[in-house]
Amino acid sequence: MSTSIFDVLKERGYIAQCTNEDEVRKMLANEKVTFYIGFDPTADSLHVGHFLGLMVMAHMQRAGHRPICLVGGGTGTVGDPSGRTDMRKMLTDEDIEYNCNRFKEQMARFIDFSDDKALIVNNGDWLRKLNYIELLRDVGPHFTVNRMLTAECYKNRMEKGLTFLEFNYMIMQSYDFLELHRRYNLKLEMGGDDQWSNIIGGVELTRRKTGDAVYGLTFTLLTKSDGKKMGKTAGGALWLDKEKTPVYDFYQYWRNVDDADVEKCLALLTFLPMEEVHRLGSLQDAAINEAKKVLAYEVTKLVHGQEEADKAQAAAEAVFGGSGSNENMPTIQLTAENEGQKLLDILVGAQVFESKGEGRRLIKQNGLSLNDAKLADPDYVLTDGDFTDGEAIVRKGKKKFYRLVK
RNA sequence: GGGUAGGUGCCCGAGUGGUUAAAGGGAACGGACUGUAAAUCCGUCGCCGUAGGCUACGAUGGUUCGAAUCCAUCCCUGCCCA
Repeated sequence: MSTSIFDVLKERGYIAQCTNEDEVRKMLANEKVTFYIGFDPTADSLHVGHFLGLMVMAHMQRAGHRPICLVGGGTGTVGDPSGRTDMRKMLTDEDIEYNCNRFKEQMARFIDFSDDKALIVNNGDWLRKLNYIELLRDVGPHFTVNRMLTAECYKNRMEKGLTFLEFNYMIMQSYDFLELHRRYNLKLEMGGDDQWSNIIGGVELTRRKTGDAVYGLTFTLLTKSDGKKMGKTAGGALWLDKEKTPVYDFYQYWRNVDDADVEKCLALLTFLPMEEVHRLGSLQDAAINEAKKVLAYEVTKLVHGQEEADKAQAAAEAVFGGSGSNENMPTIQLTAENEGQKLLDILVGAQVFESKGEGRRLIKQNGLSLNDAKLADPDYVLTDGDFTDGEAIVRKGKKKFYRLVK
């Protein structure tokens, strides 16, 4: 470990802020470091934002360090106010436990947990046992409210109202750091850049309580060149669970990123060597599609495995390249019930449209095709003639394709 | 607890008795253009539908021919005072 993983992370553009760059670089070069990233179980799947953190973890683990995935079974009950203008809805204990388990399954795809090379812990294990008075006396004196109030993460909420419940989030997260330091000699907390305030809190608390040198490091948030959050789709977040975001859609998301974001995404979301990343990123005009294909394939492969990535790629080729089979296209299986139904109703039933009105509108606007021919009649009923080898292709808009199978 | 300002469609935000399914902006969606990109332009953007109807402006009741707009009660939030 003579070269520091720090420089790798830096070169790939992960690093946003660090409590002490020189010392962290040195530490990561010279010793095996145990570090953690926290994930709050606010949904039943991880999404691309989390994926970025997992990439960081994977890089670190490959460099010989030991990741701890902290799932927030305790903090998740409170809700992190960072950067939010509204309060998170309260989750039940059952929700949180369920979500924690989903997280674990997904994480195992990226991180090697064998032989304790990485750990998953749940902060509910210690946070839930805390005694209020003891906690207050233990950590309370190390935080000043004045200081906390100036934290960037509360800024939005200072205008809209910050509850005491959420105000305590920082304390809990800080306590996690201290606890992990005590249990595992953990020395570094990482997180998205929006976690900076919370991470600082943990670093300072641990230093004050133990006198040990510990550090914090944040990574870039995945944003588009226009500053908006990346990974937003019409249906919300881009999930890592294929039940929530079909693999094909996942692939297409990356296939369609803005030109300006391709290089950054390749660096952050794949393990391709940086020379290759630069080469692909420097492609111009239509040629950059090549880079997008690589990006989509690589990211999909990491998240869903090679087999799924191949399928998604094949489906995309079939649709846009005009070759290959349709069998991996998003498919709608028709049933006897669909017999005689309007195509529109079938598509609404398959959630291609959210409502009939939306479908009608789309048809009126020339946005729906059946087997490559514009469909003008909203009341159209499928006939046998529409099917070739038992399947018909419906296109919604420019690039959403669905295969109807009898 | 007292005073005060608020709670409007996915988000921001106008609207203070009818012509308001509700201005404007953003997001989103469709079309044109293109490279399965961006930018731009045009269009759409509650639900069902031929007309027309239904549901909606924190909640519940009320006044009225008619309410997002007025009244009452309640819930929630900001700010000031205690």
